[in-house]
Amino acid sequence: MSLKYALLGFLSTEPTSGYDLAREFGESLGWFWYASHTQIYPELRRLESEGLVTSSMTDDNPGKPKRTYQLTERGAAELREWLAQPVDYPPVRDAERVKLMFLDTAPVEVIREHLSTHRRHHEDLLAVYLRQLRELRRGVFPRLVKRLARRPRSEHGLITGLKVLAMQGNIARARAEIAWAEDALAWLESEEDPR
Amino acid sequence: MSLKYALLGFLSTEPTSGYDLAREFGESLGWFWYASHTQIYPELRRLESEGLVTSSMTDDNPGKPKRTYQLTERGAAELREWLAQPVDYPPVRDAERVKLMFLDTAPVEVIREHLSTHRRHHEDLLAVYLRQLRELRRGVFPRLVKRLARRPRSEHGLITGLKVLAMQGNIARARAEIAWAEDALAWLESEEDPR
DNA sequence: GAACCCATGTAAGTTGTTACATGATTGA
DNA sequence: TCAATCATGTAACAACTTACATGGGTTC
Repeated sequence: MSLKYALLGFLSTEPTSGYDLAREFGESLGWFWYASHTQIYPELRRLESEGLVTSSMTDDNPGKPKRTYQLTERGAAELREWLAQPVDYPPVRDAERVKLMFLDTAPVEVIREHLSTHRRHHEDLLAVYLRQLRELRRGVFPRLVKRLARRPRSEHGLITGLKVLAMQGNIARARAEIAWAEDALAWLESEEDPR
Repeated sequence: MSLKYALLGFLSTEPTSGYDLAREFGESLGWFWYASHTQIYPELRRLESEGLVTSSMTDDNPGKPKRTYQLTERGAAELREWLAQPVDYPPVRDAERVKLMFLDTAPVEVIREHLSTHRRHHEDLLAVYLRQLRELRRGVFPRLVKRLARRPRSEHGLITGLKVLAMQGNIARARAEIAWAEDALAWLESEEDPR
């Protein structure tokens, strides 16, 4: 259900083609909501049939026509409604933790591998998030710049602040995972080699 | 794909009925991997047809027959194989963050509501996790007791330790989310009421 | 006798993944 | 010319949700 609204949200900044949406959902917004192009294209057509977006062919650079989608009034209204609604948190499904729970028959080496991979994974994410945060703050984040451009200066603090907050949330999460993995590795060492 | 292995993992502790598995996947294991009974029953039959588990009717208390599933050798082998494999981390899909990103047109009150709900949600989770952790450490966690019973005493430290680690991971995550939500609320206040 | 827990299921629908397809343009 | 990127799609499948069904037993 959320892809629909993630798309509407994205289009509330500026009209965008399916292709560019797909790119962003694999990159910047992908850090909050990933979706593949095979899911995005049909969803956009569905949104159009619902009257929440309209589309038009743009043929700026000739030979490469794009279908660009823009939010309608009804689309904007439905987005606002969704935003006001409280989130319903999805159930937890964490394969990493499940493995850890049952890894007690495996060699300690395997457990260590898992935990290092976990740390590495979140270190990589953290690096990206930190870069994005710097770009947000320096005002060189393209989507944010576009969003600010259509809004009064008095709101800029809030608009930027919310994006910064969202990113900081991801950063806090990544750091928690890294710290946990490090503690876990240290514990494993002490367990393996007692005194 | 992971439900299959979560079930095998669970059955590696002791034979269990579909009903009890469904209960646990909504409760204790549910804190790592949730699944509904409508997903579990068919999956168990599929596992049986693959020869990874076998089942038998147990009719201890008469009038209430249960089908109990037990792991086969092949099931145990496939579980071990899966456990050795590195996790592939699923893409991020975080409706809460998406909302926050686009809430910059909503009244500040709505944003505050979202953040408090977020904090409350993770406070509730944290309370449960902390209780489970105490039970794990006190040795009154039923599944853990059963698992320890079939294993040599020399391994008990590792077996318990891994469950404790997994729980501590959830605890760290919940705490990170709570701290973040509190920072966010404080920032919102300062933004709303400058100086 | 009503309401609830036990125990297991079906069926329809939604969401997301994977594999494949196509044709055009750009750069090395 | 070969590979990569642009731009859009279809089709089959896997995972998960929601709603409904059923029949026994227990408790108030």
